Amino acid sequence: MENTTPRRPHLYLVDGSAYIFRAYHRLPPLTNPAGTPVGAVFGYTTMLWKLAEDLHKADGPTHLAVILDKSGKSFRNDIFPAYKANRPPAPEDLVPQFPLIRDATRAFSLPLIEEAGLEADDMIASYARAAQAQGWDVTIVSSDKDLMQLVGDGPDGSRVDMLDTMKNQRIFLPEVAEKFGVAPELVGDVLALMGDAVDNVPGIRGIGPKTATKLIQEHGNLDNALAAAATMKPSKLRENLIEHADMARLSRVLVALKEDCTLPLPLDAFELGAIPPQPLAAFLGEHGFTSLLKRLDGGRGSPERATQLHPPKAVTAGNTPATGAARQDTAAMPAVDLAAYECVQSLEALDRWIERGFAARLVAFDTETSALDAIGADLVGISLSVGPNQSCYIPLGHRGSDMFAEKPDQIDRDEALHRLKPLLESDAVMKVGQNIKYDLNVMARFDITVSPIDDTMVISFDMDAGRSEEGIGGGHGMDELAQRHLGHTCIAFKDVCGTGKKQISFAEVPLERATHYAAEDADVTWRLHRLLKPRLSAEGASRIYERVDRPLVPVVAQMERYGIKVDRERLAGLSQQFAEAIAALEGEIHALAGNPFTIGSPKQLGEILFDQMGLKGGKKGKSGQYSTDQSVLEKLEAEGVPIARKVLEWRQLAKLRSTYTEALQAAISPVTGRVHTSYSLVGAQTGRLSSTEPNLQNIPIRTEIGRQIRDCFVAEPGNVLMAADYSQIELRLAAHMADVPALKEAFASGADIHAATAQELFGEVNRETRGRAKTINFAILYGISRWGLAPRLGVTSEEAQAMIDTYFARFPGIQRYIHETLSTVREKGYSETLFGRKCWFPRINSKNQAERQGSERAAINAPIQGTCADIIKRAMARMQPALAKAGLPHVRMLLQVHDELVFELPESDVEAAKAVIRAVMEEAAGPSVAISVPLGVEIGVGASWGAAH
DNA sequence: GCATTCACG
DNA sequence: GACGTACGTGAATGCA
Repeated sequence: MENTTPRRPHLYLVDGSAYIFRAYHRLPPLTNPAGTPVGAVFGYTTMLWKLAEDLHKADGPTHLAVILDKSGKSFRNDIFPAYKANRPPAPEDLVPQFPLIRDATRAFSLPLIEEAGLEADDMIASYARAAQAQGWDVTIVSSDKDLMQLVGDGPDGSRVDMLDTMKNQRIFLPEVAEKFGVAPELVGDVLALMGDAVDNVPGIRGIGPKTATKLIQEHGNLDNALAAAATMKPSKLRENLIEHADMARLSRVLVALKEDCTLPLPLDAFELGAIPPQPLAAFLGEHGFTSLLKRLDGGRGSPERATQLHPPKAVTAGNTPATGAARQDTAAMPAVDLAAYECVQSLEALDRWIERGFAARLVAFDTETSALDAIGADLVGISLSVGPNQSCYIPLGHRGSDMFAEKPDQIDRDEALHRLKPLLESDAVMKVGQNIKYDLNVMARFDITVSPIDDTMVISFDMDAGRSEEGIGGGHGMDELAQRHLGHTCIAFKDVCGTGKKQISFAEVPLERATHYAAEDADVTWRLHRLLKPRLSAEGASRIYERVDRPLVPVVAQMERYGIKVDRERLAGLSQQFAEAIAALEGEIHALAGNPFTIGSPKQLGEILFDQMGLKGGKKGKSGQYSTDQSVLEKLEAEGVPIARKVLEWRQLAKLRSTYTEALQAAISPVTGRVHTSYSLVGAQTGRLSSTEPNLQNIPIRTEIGRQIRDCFVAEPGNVLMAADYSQIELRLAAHMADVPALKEAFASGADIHAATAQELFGEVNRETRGRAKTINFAILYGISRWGLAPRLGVTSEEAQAMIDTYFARFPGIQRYIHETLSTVREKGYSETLFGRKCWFPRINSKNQAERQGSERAAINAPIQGTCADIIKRAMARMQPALAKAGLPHVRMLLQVHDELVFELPESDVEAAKAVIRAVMEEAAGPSVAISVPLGVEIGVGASWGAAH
């Protein structure tokens, strides 16, 4: 189909030199068949390909040219000899790639501009202005901040913008304003003040980006700012401004772009046509860029055709925008090739991989163990990956498939770990894992502290929490991520080890099969990291990842390793006691029913109560079964039905026994004698942690009988447990976020918040009004409805509605918060916490009312619950360093229960630790976020967790 | 494998 | 006019 409407010409100017440096540092060190390094060239080639693919898009190029820096000095060196003088020489494996960049450009048959004595920036500026003068749109493909001076709209509606292909981000006025705080015309003034270390532009000493922006904002431009120095109050800043004013003026000239260079080729020469396939195919073949070569063949001639075969996915809110772009990226990676993986069985081979790891500066890393328990399982092997298909498996603890099989050939485990340790601990090498907390704990047993780390699971969570579509899962497990982002189906664990009774340990898997599985995991992790990491900043998730979740990974890992001591004998005693009571109740219940039945079967119980005994109030759900839950039984009890009370008691004891007193004994690690939970960093969509195997976040406390279980969590001799709780944190955050004056005042004055609410709502405070106020306060946090509130207060829905109305009237702000939150979520598809954590609500605009309203209630709650999670996570990340600084290295943080932290510490440290813990927790939102109500923390100490409350 | 129930914040 | 009704979790149980 021909598009007959003439388009405004759109010129793309590719800043080739800048791209190469960035690509070199971000891409793996590939080599071509001749052994020449081509990592940066590959990145460059892929970028050109993608730009060519965009030809028919509305904002794609009609004209395109590549601008390269010609080596040598520019006119700026005549003005300032030291300009760019402190640049280190290009890395030696980058140097041979420079000429190949020219080759790549010619292979695409694209015009190439390089002029001696001028820098690429000047040439780009001159071409941009020339094009703009003709009414063309211009996109500068670069992220160089100097070029941001050019961004803006022309008088005739044409525009100049920038495209950062690494982040897949357009740069226009808002982005410039975000970076510099000023309009593009003033960017040069800001740069002149702050200078540029990379280009050796001097600027003014002591002035960085923040101060430079502030000065220009305040005084309007550089000259005014320099002139105003004389009238400033005495300070180091004033001195510097006066003393180095000349340096600033010189810098201003250096950062100015020369916009009137002679143009070596006319603009019309840059018109983009179909790309001749032949020279391109030859180039791709020569350098082994087979994935692109295949697409060239598949598209029968040119990247332009390839695009038509694979139309990019439309991007809308609530959709998964990056998926389309990600799919295109993956095409640049070779397909997963199991045959490419190496099984490392000699120390020489291991050393080669360790060397490759250091050279790559980024290694995907995965451990295989004999069971799914990082604290107790044995290490069976380690896999590493330094690039697509560049992956190996190092078997260390395989046993052979049965007692008669020969033990496979493996290098000595301890020697291998000894050699791997420097790589895994090197600050210069990023270790990437999928749920790397697990691997951190495995390696900790061998005294290896893996650092620094990235986690693809957490990265995915921080961008995509809650983001699931029909037919597309929203999880963050590796198999799911591989499927979603790479279109790749991983070897299933059950295909390697089987399931159920026939399941074998990974230690028994033959090496070839184990290598395929394990090396693939590392390979896929590497690929996922390559795709997902750049999306973090592009999608505004860097802050939450870098500042909250990533620092938390080693902290939570340490908590899991500590575990907590439980008193086995005491648990066993309780279990016995409960068992006897259950047996007695069982007899009574059967007697009351008239015949024995399975009390634990809600189906049978419902039939006994409502059919056999003929009680009223039986309501069947959609499964056609009577509901027999607590509220139903309590209602019956109030009506004087004795069996209801007995069943409630039976249920409570059965629950406590099976879920707690029995399960906790079974959870005691034979290795450490303690209970080690596993926290999930991606368990709750709101950003909360979750706890499994066993869940230590739902240990009973609300009833006296359940409380006894908390008393079974104890400290080691000479130590105590300390529990530190945020008091009413969610309500405090709601008061702050919704800006409710009455609630804020109540918190500031330390009042009983539910009593204060009762006073406002009912005019008097007594047990009943306070209880109702408490219920309503919670209802607010959860997204209130008259129908939900009414049964909880035992009133009609009309009465409930009246109370909600009074609440909104007495606490102005709440209704506005709800309204504003919902409209942003409807528009953007996600909610955000005070720290920028996103939570997606793909069903917020659903036509199904129940589904939509459910999303609405969750969306009202998510920013509050999520901000609370962010705050305690920040406290957790700061806790150990703060304790160490205070000389309290023996205080160990063991548990987190959403708004509570549990510590174990020597008795002698109690008072000092209290002060540190309280300070860290109360100040955890700052300095980046100021909460307008105090965050209260209550601390208790005791020999057991129960006693510490 | 799903529904029900109930433990926690 | 019916729907299911508070937010977020995980574990145990019974049953198809």
